[in-house]
Amino acid sequence: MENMEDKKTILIVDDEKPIVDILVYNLEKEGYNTLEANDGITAVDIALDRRPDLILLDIMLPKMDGLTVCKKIRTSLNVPILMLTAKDEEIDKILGLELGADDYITKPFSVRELMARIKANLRKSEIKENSNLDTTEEIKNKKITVGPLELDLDKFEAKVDGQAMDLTLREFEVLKFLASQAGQVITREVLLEKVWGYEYYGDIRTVDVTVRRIRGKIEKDTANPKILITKRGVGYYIKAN
Amino acid sequence: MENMEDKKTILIVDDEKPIVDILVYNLEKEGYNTLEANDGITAVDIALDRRPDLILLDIMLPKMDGLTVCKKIRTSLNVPILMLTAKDEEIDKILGLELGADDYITKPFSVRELMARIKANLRKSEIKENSNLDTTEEIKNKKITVGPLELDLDKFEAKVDGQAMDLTLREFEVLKFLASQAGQVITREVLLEKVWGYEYYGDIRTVDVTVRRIRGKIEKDTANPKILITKRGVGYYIKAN
DNA sequence: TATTTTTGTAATAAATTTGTAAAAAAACTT
DNA sequence: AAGTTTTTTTACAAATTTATTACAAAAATA
Repeated sequence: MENMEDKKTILIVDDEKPIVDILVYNLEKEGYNTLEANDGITAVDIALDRRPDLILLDIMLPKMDGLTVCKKIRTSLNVPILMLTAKDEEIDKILGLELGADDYITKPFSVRELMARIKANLRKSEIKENSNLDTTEEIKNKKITVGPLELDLDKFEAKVDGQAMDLTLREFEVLKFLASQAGQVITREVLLEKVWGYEYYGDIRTVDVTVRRIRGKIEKDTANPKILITKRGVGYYIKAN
Repeated sequence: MENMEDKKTILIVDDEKPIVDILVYNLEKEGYNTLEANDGITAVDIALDRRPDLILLDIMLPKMDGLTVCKKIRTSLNVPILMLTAKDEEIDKILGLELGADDYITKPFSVRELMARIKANLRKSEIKENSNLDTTEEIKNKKITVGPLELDLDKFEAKVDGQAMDLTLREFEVLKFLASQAGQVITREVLLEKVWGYEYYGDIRTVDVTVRRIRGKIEKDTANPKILITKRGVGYYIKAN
């Protein structure tokens, strides 16, 4: 349906085929997409080209070692990198240079632990992206007010004439997007792209239904909307006061 | 609000340029200010002059070794010092010399691990400062009150409508974090990071279960919570009155 | 060390949200 | 006015998210 839970993509960089296979098998079982690279140069190429959500990177690699790969990727991408190091002895060899990685795990590792680490690292990078949810920022208490409509972006709450309405997340986001450019007519296409996301390929009428649901909550008379208005043949807009 | 978000400043003392670069990159990404020193003497100068909130100190340094730097700084500053050591053997030196480093970490280390240590040490020094204040001043008996909910942060006790509830530590901390920003929806990710900690690898649904347990204690009807509310698709929040 | 308590995990049930399709209504066109 | 297009409305099914429960592991306490 919707929220394709846009499957996260993980790039596996390792030259040992059996290990890659195990990783691919387990990651896909967990619902991730996977990409593979068998040497360092390919790894950098794929990383830059495909922009994976996380990279599993072995240190010992042909053509370009993992540390260099790590640094190269780091200069242009902010993706979490999880280093795979072979044995404790090898760590000493590489001594001190391993820093660019977000996390590392030594071989042999349990699949279970690796999955846990991957999840944790993905979570972390998500938090950073959605920094409007991150309470460490002091961007708190953001509000959008248009006429009788007031959106509290922290509480995900909408008020009409001071009265709080209980909107779902999807409804709230549509309303927020419209309200952020009140007065401006927004096409369904744009709404789909901005709220539902780029890779959404559902019916465009979905927007209508969502608008209907929002109206049912914020308008006194849904047949005569005063806040969220239809511009026939174009789209919808919030009436600026 | 307590989260003044005055950025913490971290002094990095290391003579290996690439390592410093990676550290700077990652620390700033995490929202810290950074200062750099490439040798021991400069390190002491900068430390005394700029008063950083934490110092990352490599042991092997030109001009004045890390151990001496540490002692020098310690004589006049109470800043947390996190030592970076190359090999395991050197740890003995640090511990043996008892020169007042707060923590040490051996190379190679993951960014994740380093950040966790830095955060932990900053927290500790903050607690120390606060508890100083608390005993010298009379600011004790800190409380958070939101509607019918009252949290006594000294006693780790929660009251609902005046009646004391017996919460476990974990439960209390979740409730405290939520209550400290009542009305604001907090994601599970943020809760995991703030309450469980930076290096926690567990399942995100753990939050749900903990919330369930809290509800079982503070809500009259867990199926219709009035205090700790779910914002579906986002997270949880404490209803501000 | 034994016992109790807390905490995390996993599996299942329940609740809610969301998308789709189809029919009805409204707004334009000719 | 009849036909066409677009939007609104409704109902339903599917998908997703959350709640609940039981159990096991870990931690704290006696």
